[in-house]
Amino acid sequence: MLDFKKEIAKSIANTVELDSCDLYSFIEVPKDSENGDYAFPCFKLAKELKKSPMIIANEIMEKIELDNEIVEKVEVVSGYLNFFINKARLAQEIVNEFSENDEIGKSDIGNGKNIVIDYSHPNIAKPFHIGHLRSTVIGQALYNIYEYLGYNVKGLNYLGDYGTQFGKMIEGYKLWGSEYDIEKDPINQMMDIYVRINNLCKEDENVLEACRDNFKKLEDGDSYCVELWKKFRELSLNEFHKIYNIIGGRFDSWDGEAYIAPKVPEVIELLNKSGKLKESEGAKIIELEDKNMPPCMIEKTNGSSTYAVRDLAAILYRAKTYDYDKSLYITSYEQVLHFKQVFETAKLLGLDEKYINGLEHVPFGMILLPTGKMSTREGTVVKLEDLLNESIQRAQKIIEEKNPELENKEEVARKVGIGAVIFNDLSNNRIKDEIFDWNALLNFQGETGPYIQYTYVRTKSIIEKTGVNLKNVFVEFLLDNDSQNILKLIYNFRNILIQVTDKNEPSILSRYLLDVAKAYSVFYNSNKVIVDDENMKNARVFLTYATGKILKTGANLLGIQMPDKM
RNA sequence: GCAGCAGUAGCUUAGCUGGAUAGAGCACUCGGCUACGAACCGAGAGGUCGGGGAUUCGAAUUCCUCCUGCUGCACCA
Repeated sequence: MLDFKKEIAKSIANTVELDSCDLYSFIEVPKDSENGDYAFPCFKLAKELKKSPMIIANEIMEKIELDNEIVEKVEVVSGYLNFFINKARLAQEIVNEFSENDEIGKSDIGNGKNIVIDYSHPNIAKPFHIGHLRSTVIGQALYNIYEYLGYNVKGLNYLGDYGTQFGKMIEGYKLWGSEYDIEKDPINQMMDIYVRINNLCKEDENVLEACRDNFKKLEDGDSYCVELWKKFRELSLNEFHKIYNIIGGRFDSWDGEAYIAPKVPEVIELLNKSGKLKESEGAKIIELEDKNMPPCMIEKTNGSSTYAVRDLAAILYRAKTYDYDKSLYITSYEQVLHFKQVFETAKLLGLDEKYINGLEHVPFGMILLPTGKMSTREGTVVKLEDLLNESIQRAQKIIEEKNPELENKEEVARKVGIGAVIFNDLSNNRIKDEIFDWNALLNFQGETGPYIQYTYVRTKSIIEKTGVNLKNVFVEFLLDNDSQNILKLIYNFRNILIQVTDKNEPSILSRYLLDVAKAYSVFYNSNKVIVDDENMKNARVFLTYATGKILKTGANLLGIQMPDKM
């Protein structure tokens, strides 16, 4: 598509002695469309040219030559040059785009670069609760969007299937296993054991020591421990698959910490070679004092591995296996220091610089209960399955009220209910904490997933009546404000996707989809699409079609399914 | 104590590498379905952008400082 901003930058460059690339970055989009579609603030040149912004603006205004087909008007307003693009041209660009490409906004800008995304990573033997939702949903959205932009993406589910917690589980099972029927209700039974053993550990230091011992035995391949661990893992995975079938989650690898653990000795050897590995209080550490960080612990006093060293081993493994250009870790911000330490220590592994520079932690805020933090150990978690079921039920109720004749009610309720939950989690800046509130979460009005789905359904039902004819779109019927607002947004779609990957921030896309839905709803409310004038109708049907396409493509990229009716 | 992140309307929040009158949604008040779907649209009310300094033509945005909250800081992951 034509880059209007670039054309404007070029025209300005011809009037002043400046590079058009610099000028390009100065051009902005005014908040108020009264001030044009693009604006150039001349203040930026005042110092360099030693003239007042007003004079510069007038001088540029006098000299500038613009293709009327691209920019139809320029105005000087208090030091700004305001550019009004040719409305018909904008519409035509979009018509062409939609008639040439079916997958709108798709590109190969990623150039086949390898991206690995480590996300979701639930812990075995613990319930999949609403705290795991964000990592899963953010990771999945990024996966989809990177892929859409031509990157070669791998989703890694780095399962928490290792560590002292399993020593605890094993100890708990040893003590009370006969009281439980794990196969029957795996997650709840395992959680029960976990809570119980943790309480015992708090009371009795010897039990905690026994748990640590169990983990050491597990690492050393003790058959009893390994068998038990395998059982916990398998039962948990079955549960997780159920959840992923509902909310999505694309994984190319399920290699968890246990898979990585055997590769730890290689890391220790490399760190030894670097000469930086030190003994401290019986444990092995890397000092990071010069980086203003506490030390990175590599090996515990009893010789077992740490989370950090396993992450280092994973880096080594992923560099070799995936040859990544970028490696993203989607976790809560509780782990920022951990990853800073690990990434710093990774420099000692002798890897190519590319692999070090590609490491990036993508932190997000936590979901808190009104009473504070959720804790599996305390048993104060809201299980994701419960939340989803509640949401689906709520959707079902609303369908009964509003559209009782609807076919496939269950399927639609699933899409709407789950869409609401996913969208809610992706609609705000990821770093913000979220206080869990059933009512806020299950609200289906306003800035929500169902609003986007509803708007899509409206476009869909018009298209169903009229069909689309992409060949005969007369853009002169799309010059009004309501239509232009939509077209400008659609024009931005590709740019929005790029912004998402620049910042690893899916909410940019969520917010954008709200804008699109809103713009279309405004149009819809004051304009009839199906009118007698055949040409006007075709043009408006096109606008409707294009809006629907953007909404569906965008929502799908976020991992949200769209119903055709609701 | 040290470090990081956050503080925008009653609540939830947007605001791109500084730009023109700080945008939304929820809730509240009022208005709009004999027009293609009212899960919608419009209007109203609601703001010392945590406080104070600094930088400059110009700051919610950058810097400093203080306040508040959250998180992390060695054998959890």
